[in-house]
Amino acid sequence: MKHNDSSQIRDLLERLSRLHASEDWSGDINPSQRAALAYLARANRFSRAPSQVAQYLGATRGTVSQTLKALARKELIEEVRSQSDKRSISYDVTKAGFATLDFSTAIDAALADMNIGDRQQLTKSLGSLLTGLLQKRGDRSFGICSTCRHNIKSDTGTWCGLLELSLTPVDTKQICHEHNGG
Amino acid sequence: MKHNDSSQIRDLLERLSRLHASEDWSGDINPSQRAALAYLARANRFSRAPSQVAQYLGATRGTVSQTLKALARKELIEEVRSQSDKRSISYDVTKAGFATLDFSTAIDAALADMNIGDRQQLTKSLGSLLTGLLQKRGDRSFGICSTCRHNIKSDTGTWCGLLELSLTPVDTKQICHEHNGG
DNA sequence: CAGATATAGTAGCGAGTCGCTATTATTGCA
DNA sequence: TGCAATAATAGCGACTCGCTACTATATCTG
Repeated sequence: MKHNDSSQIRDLLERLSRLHASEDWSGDINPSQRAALAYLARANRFSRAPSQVAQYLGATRGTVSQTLKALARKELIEEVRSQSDKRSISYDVTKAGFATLDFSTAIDAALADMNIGDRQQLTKSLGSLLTGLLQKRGDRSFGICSTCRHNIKSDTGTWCGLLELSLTPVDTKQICHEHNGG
Repeated sequence: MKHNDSSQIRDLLERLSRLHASEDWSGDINPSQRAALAYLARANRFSRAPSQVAQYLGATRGTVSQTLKALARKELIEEVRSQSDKRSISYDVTKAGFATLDFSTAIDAALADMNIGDRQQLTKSLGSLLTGLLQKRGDRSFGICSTCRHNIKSDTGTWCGLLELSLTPVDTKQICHEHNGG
């Protein structure tokens, strides 16, 4: 019973991401740095601290701390210290950082060649696999703010019932570490 | 047009493989070493040289050379020097090497929870994405020997029309670097 | 309110990845 | 026979990665 669907899927994922990673060195950064940068670019202002990046990427805080320092040295992100909690740091992506993310690899070209239906089907399958994986690991979902059970829309705007503060339209379209799909 | 299906699929692949990699350190080896070891365990006797591992993984020969030396130090694989071409080396996976590959992670558990149809669908989609990617990159397919256009079955056995030698039943079930699907 | 405990971030270690540029053996071609 | 291609490797510099401290806050609880 050596090569069933499960191990084949694992192998395919492994191989795809290795081939992708080998093309992912453009713009003076390595694949790990790019992954962290890409997360920061999509995360809302409550979710851009080292611990949260670490959780999202499944790495340790120590490793991520180093990676973020490297990105800051390259001026692709910048430190923002918090007033309220003097221990915590948040990182904002700079203009140069966003620019670095704007490129495409052979995998994008291959995806462009797939028909729309297959692509949507694949998005759905990978999404549900990820959800299952996160559940098994007991990890947070890191979903989009507007789809969260704590997100309350009213006439006067949008409110986060967990953090107890009002949300901007930008916030609600981004990834939140407190996201709970319910 | 920032977050369409394509970039979402790329993100999902990235995140799944990072989360998987973080669990992939069991048995005293790291994810890269495991990937090389897993390839060697599935490749036929004509396809176990450093150059071929490098092509399969999309890494450079230098990197792979180091990785294989590390695996050899740990006695999970062993060097086999070729008589015919004194430059080339091949690696065989040892018993301990095969044993190291025999474990499962949260992603296997998540896959086990999917229904069979979805799993087969996912296998198919990922397979065709990989095929497209390899084509874009101009890489070899590394398919199973028996599905190759050079594979010739006759009463007396199986023959490789490219390498011009006879194939054992084991050979034909393994990955070949000369594979050509036609 | 004063500990005790938890949390956020980091330094430093050791092993190893990774792209890169040589360098050393062959091998095969012209 | 010479010379370009090929196989493998060495060594470099930047970095990842899990790990174990360690510091500076925050929060909880008696």
